[in-house]
Amino acid sequence: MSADESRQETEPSPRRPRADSARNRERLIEAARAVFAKEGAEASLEEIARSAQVGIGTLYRHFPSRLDLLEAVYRREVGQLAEAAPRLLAERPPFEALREWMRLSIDYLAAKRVIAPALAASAGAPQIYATSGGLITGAMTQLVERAVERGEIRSDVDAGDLLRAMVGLSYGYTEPGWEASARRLVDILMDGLRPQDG
Amino acid sequence: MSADESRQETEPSPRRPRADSARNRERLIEAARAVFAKEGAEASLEEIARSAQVGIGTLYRHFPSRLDLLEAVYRREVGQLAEAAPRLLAERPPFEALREWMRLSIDYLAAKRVIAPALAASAGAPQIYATSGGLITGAMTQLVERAVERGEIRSDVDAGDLLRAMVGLSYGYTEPGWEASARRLVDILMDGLRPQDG
DNA sequence: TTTAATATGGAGGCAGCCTCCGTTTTGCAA
DNA sequence: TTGCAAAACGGAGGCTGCCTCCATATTAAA
Repeated sequence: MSADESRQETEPSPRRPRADSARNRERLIEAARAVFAKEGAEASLEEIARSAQVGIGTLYRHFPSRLDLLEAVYRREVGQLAEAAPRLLAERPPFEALREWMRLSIDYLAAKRVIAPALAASAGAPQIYATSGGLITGAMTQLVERAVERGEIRSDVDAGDLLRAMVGLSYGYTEPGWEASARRLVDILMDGLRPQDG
Repeated sequence: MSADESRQETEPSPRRPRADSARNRERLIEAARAVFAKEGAEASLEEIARSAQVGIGTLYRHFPSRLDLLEAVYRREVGQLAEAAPRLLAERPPFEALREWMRLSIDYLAAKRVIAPALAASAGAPQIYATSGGLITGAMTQLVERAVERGEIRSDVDAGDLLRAMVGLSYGYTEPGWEASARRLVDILMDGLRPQDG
């Protein structure tokens, strides 16, 4: 056993991943990005495979479900959204940080009008958010907890509620007056979040 | 006007509608109600036709699009929702009437978990609501206007905003904690709707 | 080089969408 | 009643998409 070299760790991973595999994976993600952008989350997976010049079988091996592919396409950007939370918290009071983050998120979800439907279709928030390491949930939790601690918002809400609201409000994407309306709704929601006297 | 056979307007309508047509229409609506309830708004139209013991062609002739069928199934109930608005307004102050109506609507949309997805899939509220004679829009408008007149809610919202929020909040249907969450969110939204001092 | 592990890709089976059109039913006029 | 044309029926057929399976090709390592 002279050639026991680079045993990094974990179990025996004897082989380097194959080059064609990595290449096709990239092609697929790139093609998916384009096709999803054009046709929405319901786009045909076969079209994506064709457009990546790859067999449909290859697509399914790399991404067993549509959601896996969606996640691969949007993982990075969703991560950025999550990272915005601590930054906002550092810059301003928790209440304003939360408001701003909700705006950011809603704008983003609306722009990539692919994600909200996917979330919805998968029966609520879990899938993409959870699969992406609970990043979004974590961000929201951070924001809400801080604001509650400081007494800037009422304590009878949790991150889950607001996440639900966020996805819901992101939903009307295609309509014309959408953005202004969503912005008003976020403000109303935030006002409602203030500690109530009565 | 008891038996006004006169041609109100438009062209001559010489024939009585055929009996089989009416019969099949009913069968289809009934079958659709059952199948949609069981499988959701994405249910197979061919299954509905089969279950109504009617050819697929007949289904399509009566209801050219899935949305037409959905609308036929839910038209009556959506109407009832609309009728609740004036009743609530007669019973209690506008603010409470609005809150109660939103709760009713959300509960209803959640129960018939078929409608919200359909609304969403058709890119926002218009379709079913609009086609059902703008009933829902009308109801919401009535409630909001009254509350604004009385100074019970802020004046920088319109019925469209709240409708959007309503549909959005109805969206998480399948999740476990859904109902409680939606209820909290309605309360928060309502608190946010109070005239703001700042 | 050789070879075994790994990846490929598309055929094939299934299901749903929707249209088209030959057949059947039905309302109405005679 | 009967005859008939308008109206309605219904399902075959063409198309597309989903997903699986496996014979073939590629590749990392020996």
